[in-house]
Amino acid sequence: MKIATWNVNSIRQREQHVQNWLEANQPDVLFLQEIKCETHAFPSLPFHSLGYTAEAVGQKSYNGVAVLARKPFTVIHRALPGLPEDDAQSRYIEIEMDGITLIGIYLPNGNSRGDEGFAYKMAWMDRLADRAQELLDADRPFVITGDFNVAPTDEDYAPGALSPTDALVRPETRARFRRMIWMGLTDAIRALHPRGRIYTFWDYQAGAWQRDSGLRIDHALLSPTLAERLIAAEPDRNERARTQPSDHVPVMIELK
DNA sequence: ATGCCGGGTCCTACCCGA
Repeated sequence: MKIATWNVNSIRQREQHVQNWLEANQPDVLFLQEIKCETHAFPSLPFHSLGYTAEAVGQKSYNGVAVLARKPFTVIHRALPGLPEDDAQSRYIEIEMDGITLIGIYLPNGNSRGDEGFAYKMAWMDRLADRAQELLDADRPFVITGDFNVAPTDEDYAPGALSPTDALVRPETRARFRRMIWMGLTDAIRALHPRGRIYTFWDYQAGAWQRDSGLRIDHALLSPTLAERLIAAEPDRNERARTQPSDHVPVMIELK
């Protein structure tokens, strides 16, 4: 089973990139982030013609997530459980497919809107860990994948690519990511590639791609029984070199 | 040195991203 995630930075700008990538890589499931369109405006048709069913959770201008899958699935949640009812940000989708719970997330960045923006990120991470604990307690096999906006250790970003006070690397952010590791989840990329520079994002500015000044912020966390089935986990750097690319590349994991 | 790119939208200057 191949499960992929990709922050596309506008699906309307990247529709053809996604089609090409699906054809070349044949994932069973692809989660998308930053679709930047309302739910009804998501372009499902081109993906349907490739054999994928789409479900989008969108909003105007910002954020937005979606899932494309080529097997039948059930949508379980269209928002992160436990957030206030009036939270309008589209950042979470949870489905069940083949007996597995699959969660796609676009975790808040936390750098804008000052203390309030960072507090929102912290609350969001707390609720995500709560949801993971619920699924562990229920003995559900699950994957949480997407744009976490967390570089878990100093090895996960190029020297100088971020300030030490950036919301992606602040101690409070990393502590909440570690909470999910300590509860028993496996960081799929690091499980198979414990050391070294592995990035999933390069800024559009200052020649970040050319200098390989990247970040590893797109992740897949696996519940214990799925971690035992992990056989591959790789970002696809090739996508960053294409014309008009997203600033993130796809990350795909494979379970036997 | 956060706003150099690149997306969005109240269409054009401004918000957001990481």
